Amino acid sequence: MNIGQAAAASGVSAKMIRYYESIGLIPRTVRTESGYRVYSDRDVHTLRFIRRARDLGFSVEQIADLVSLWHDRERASKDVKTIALEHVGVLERKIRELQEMASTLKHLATNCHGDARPHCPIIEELANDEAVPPPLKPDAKFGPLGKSPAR
Amino acid sequence: MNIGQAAAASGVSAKMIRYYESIGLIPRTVRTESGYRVYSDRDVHTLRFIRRARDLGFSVEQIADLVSLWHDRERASKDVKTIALEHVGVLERKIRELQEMASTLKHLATNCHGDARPHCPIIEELANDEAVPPPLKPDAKFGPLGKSPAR
DNA sequence: CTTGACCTTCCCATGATTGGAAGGATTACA
DNA sequence: TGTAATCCTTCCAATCATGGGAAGGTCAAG
Repeated sequence: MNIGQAAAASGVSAKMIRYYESIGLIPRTVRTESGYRVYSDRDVHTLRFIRRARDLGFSVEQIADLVSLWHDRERASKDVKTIALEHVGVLERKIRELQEMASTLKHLATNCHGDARPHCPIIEELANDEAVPPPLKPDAKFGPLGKSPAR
Repeated sequence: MNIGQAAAASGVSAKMIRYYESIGLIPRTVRTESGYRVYSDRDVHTLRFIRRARDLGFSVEQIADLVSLWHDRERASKDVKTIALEHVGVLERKIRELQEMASTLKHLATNCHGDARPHCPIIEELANDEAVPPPLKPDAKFGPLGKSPAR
């Protein structure tokens, strides 16, 4: 089967299949004489695995780990669970961040008349100089305080 | 004040200040003889505005709109509110997406022993070929039924 | 044999941000 | 005054996962 058919069958675009191959997430496939990539049902199965992991928001790096655990019959389920829970942690942190943004905005919007007049608490809050921006750099070289990702 | 001081005072990195200038979000500043950018308290105020909007997850494009509404004394608060609520919609959609991922994963992880044995519902679900990947592209332009998908 | 749909590789763009190199300017201190 | 440290400048690259598109080769049906 050609790459287009593998793409349709797996839900992973041809572009991404080539990309995954280029970064070593999936092995190089057999080629026809003329250079076309050839895929087996087994390959499609792997691509579907990847697709599902991607849909769950795993990074390519994590997916690589998951695929290798998948193929490892001696794996410890603990290793899989660890990756999954770590990812859950990241997801929940992000969710909380977004929820905070949304609730702040909703609160501001509630107090905004939303009419033709210029008075607007949303703009006012953005322009409010009281809000103290946290220091840009934690002033590096401090002991191991645990990096705060993002921003 | 130099860019570094403006950065410290506003919470926007010098890198980003230059970037915002390059894309026209903020106007080009005055320069010293030797080419150093010079910032006023007013500029810092604008940067703080931007910083706060960014913290609320607005895109640079939206921030540009907000800044221009900010400076427009004739603005209709409706216009600001529209941008804010639109953004809330995006945030909430993303939150729901992430929550779905997290809850699926948590459910799977709950059923995973997380021990040294290989049996793992997480991997099994990822490998589950029943889950149907939604079609990649709506597959436009095909006449009534193109080639047989060789499946 | 032509047509059109497929495939190949290669480069570019996204968004917001950081990192770094090369080199000039300013400041601090001995 | 010399010099080192710390700023500043511009420019280029990388991130992450993905899509767009060009230029050109291949394949199957008509």
